[in-house]
Amino acid sequence: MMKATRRPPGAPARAAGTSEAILDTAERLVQTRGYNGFSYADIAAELGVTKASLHYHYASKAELGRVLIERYHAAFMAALAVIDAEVAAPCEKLERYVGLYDGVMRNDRMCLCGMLAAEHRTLPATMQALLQQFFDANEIWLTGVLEQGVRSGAFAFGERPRERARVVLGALEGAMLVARSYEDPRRFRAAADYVLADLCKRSAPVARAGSGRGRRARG
Amino acid sequence: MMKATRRPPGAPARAAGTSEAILDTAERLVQTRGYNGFSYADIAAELGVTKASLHYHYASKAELGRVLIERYHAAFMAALAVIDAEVAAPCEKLERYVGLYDGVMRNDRMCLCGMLAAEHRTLPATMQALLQQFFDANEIWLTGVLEQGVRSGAFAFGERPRERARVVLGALEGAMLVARSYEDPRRFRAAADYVLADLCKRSAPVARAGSGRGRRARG
DNA sequence: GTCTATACAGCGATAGAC
DNA sequence: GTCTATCGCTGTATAGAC
Repeated sequence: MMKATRRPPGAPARAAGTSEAILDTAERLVQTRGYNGFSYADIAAELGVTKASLHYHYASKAELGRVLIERYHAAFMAALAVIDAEVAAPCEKLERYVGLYDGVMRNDRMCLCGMLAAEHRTLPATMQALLQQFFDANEIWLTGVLEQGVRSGAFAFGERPRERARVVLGALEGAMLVARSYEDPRRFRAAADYVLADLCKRSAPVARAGSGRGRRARG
Repeated sequence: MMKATRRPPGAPARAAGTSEAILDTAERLVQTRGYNGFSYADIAAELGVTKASLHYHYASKAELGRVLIERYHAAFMAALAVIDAEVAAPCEKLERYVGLYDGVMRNDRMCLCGMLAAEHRTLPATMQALLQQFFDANEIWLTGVLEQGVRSGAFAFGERPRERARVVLGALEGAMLVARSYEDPRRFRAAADYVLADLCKRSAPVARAGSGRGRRARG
């Protein structure tokens, strides 16, 4: 955020920025093992650097955690903006939204903020606040889509879209949570499809669960 | 499990068994902070004993964790048996089922197995297996209630009760997960009521959310 | 069954050379 | 920006006295 890190020609040439590589590794570790389930030593070992180097980029673990949530939140908002730009139908927007989480699952991970929510009590105050902001943003976007769907008559439910948005968000996070215990991403997809079908009027948008591939994995 | 611990008259007289007291404390710590978020030192400090004493009762943390899940699972099954014995209507059974989780939330905790599910990758193999068994048992019970409700015409949905059971379980676990980030048990209750109302034909069984108390907290 | 004492690995973090 | 070296603390676990 403060320096450009224009690397000199003869330098070690770490793949386009150590700071980002640290974030990438740390993000995966949090999503798979939790904030209390990984250490600086884990990141250092994987990247082939020392713990001291990590502290140069992120002075404390709390700082690293803060940046992780901020980046994840920003990336998620960007993905939602893409959805809003590319599709107009509420049901299709929701399918794309579910697709984001499905990509995370297929990548053998859990939602970063869902994972951190479990550890909420043990987190630094800054991270706790950012966690709420992520869920708030999701809730707001979902509520907007649901309201749009109610107006256009695309959805089979009538009242309290904000409550419904919270239920949908919780259902998706919970489906990821439970699916992890079975190490089976299809379990998430099946539950997510049921939630979608239950919301939209048409019988069932998909029958992916149990059948086959569907779409490719993502970061 | 092996000895009766008949305490002699002049003994320190720890409240009806140190082993159980350890489990009680450990259970609360796991439900609030996670398996990786507490230590033997935390339990020892709270109970006023030493860490060495804890290791006498539970040789390793993995062993302690195993017993915790087994006890929690057994207690949950017992609660479900009470529900089956006391009420017959499927909708009422589901309300009672939700009431179990609501009691956990009001007690400032998260479902033990929901919490452990997040940390799944970092757990000993034995605990991982027991975790699946807990969710399987919940799924089976819920599926039975849903099938009963479909036959009696109490439920507004028609097909795939097992899938629906998974969705309901996930929705409840996820609602707890997200609600913790807001430190607000009412958030769980509101979502749970929406799930119930969405399932049962009658308009809305409750309007607790946002209004007031409702029922008393539980262990 | 509980204690004191301790082993030993791991943790987050820092100092200072290069 | 990365390294070596190390600090202080906490983690799980054990030995042996009482």
